[in-house]
Amino acid sequence: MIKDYFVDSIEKAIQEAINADKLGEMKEYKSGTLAVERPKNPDFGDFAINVSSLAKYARMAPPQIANTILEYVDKADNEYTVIGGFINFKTGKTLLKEAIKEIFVKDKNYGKPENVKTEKILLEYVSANPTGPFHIGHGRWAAMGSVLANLLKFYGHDVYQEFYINDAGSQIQKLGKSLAIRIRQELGEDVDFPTDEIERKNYYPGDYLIPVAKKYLETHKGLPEDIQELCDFAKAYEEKVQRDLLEKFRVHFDNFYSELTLHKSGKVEACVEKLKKSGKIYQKDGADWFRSSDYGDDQDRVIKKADGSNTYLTADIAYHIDKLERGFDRLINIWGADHHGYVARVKASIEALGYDPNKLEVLLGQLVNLVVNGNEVRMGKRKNMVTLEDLIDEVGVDATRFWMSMRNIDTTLDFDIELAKTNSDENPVFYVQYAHARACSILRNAIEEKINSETGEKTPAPMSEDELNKLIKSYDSETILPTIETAKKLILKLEEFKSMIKTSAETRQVYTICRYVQELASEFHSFYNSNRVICEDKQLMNARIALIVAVKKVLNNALDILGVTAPERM
RNA sequence: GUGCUUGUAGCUCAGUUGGAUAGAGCGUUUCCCUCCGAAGGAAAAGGCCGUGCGUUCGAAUCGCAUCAAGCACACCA
Repeated sequence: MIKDYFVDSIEKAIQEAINADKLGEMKEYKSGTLAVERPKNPDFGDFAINVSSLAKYARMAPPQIANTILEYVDKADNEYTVIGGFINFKTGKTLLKEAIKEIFVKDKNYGKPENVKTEKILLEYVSANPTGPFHIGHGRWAAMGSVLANLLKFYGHDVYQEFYINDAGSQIQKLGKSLAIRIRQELGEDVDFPTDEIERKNYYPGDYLIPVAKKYLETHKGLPEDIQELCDFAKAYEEKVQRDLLEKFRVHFDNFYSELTLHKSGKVEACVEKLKKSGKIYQKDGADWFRSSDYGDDQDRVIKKADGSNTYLTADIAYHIDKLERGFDRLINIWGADHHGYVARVKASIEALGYDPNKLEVLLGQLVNLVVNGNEVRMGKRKNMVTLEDLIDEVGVDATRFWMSMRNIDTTLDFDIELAKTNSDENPVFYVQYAHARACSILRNAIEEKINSETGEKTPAPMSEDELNKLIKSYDSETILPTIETAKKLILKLEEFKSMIKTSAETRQVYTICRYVQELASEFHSFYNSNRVICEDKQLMNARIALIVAVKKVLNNALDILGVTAPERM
């Protein structure tokens, strides 16, 4: 990376300056203490390092330090200048042309970091109850999770995506009871859900169970003897609906882990026993309590209720232990911010059972607001529920994935349906896809002969298909030289893809990819407007065509990670 | 009441271990197609970085306090 090249050159120079005893009282330098930044004023250079922080060690004025260091720098064809305590760097042609060459050589793997520590990661996300359709909030976790999975894989990690099905517990009984009411309604009975607020909470009164009731009656005459049959039927139905939608949304899990099978396997009981043996369990009011406060939780938690049944937490502990026992180096969970109180207790249990709690990384995501016509629509529990499927049908998979990924996970996301639907520059998805389509269009024009519609006169194609293929397949790093000055900003942006991927993966923040792709599109559009790609000067045209190909490749790699299509035409 | 997250341009948001004149997009205003996709581009205007103290050469960034918004505080899942 150019940034790294710059730092290395400076760090080497510092070492040499120290060896020559020129840096005052500074006798040693630890690599990595200086950071590269982007100069505020682009005239200063492409990158900058502020050496002011060395002043206290060297006991010299920052500009003096900078100038001293500069004497020892191997400058090659790059330009180094000092302003105040800053050493500014302007990238020379060699690095720029090598940057383009790298894109051609690495192609699909361009941007994959080298020499990084990779891990075996279990990424758990969505993990919804199978009691109804996904709402818009689930869409954020689905999109971010699958983008993160793509990103971490691209980084080099071994990623296993898992969906934990909360298919045990009282909500399934609620589901069965609710389906029974819908079935009786279908059979013509005059029944309805309770109107009493509190009573109503024991049911799912949404319309979505009506088709399930119809489906049930296709193969059954009436209500079954045992309500459990309805629970199972509805659960299986909703699970299927959820899985189908995930596929449609380009979200692919390696495994769906059923809470019920966890209970049946005896792993939950085993976990409770193990906790008891560790002496971290005590009895109070007829229930078993886990001393989670010994591990940083703000209070102890019930692990077995007075009626003898386990709590949700108990199963969750067993689930996390099971994940660790399956040999993963790291567990990453994406949870809604409404579950943040849960992190401490799960970590506490992991520690109490003798595992490293730092292996669990919980990404807490803030919630989603739906904006319609500029007004925020509150996500009520019952009324006005907009499902993820409705949203996808309305704005499409590409726009939904992009919008759900484009914000920092720590901020609530406003999803503006109208904006996401528009095909204009207000919509970042279209802006980016348009850039790709435009690049493709130029490449098409390069190898097409033109026919004048009035005169019928033919103009030969600017280059043959063979020439284009040769340019791409056996790319020569000198090709780019004629356009290297005018395309400098664009080339640097292309090169930035590598460092962007690295920080994005390491900070688990996928929105940086969305931002990058918009910036790259912007640089490309800007280049396009001031440089005519197809032109008389053959060398220049080849250079610009090569650049367009490079842009297309990088856009493709970025959009692949986002799971957004890169259309050839729009 | 306690904890977590967030307060930056009219709106939606960036701001990478504290550093140069706080940056984008949208919106507003002005310009750019006889020529590769104007679904583009160039430029202008627009800021007490919620507020107040503190830490230091230096703060949007760190600390304390305070105000505001969202979320969570079950023997529910």
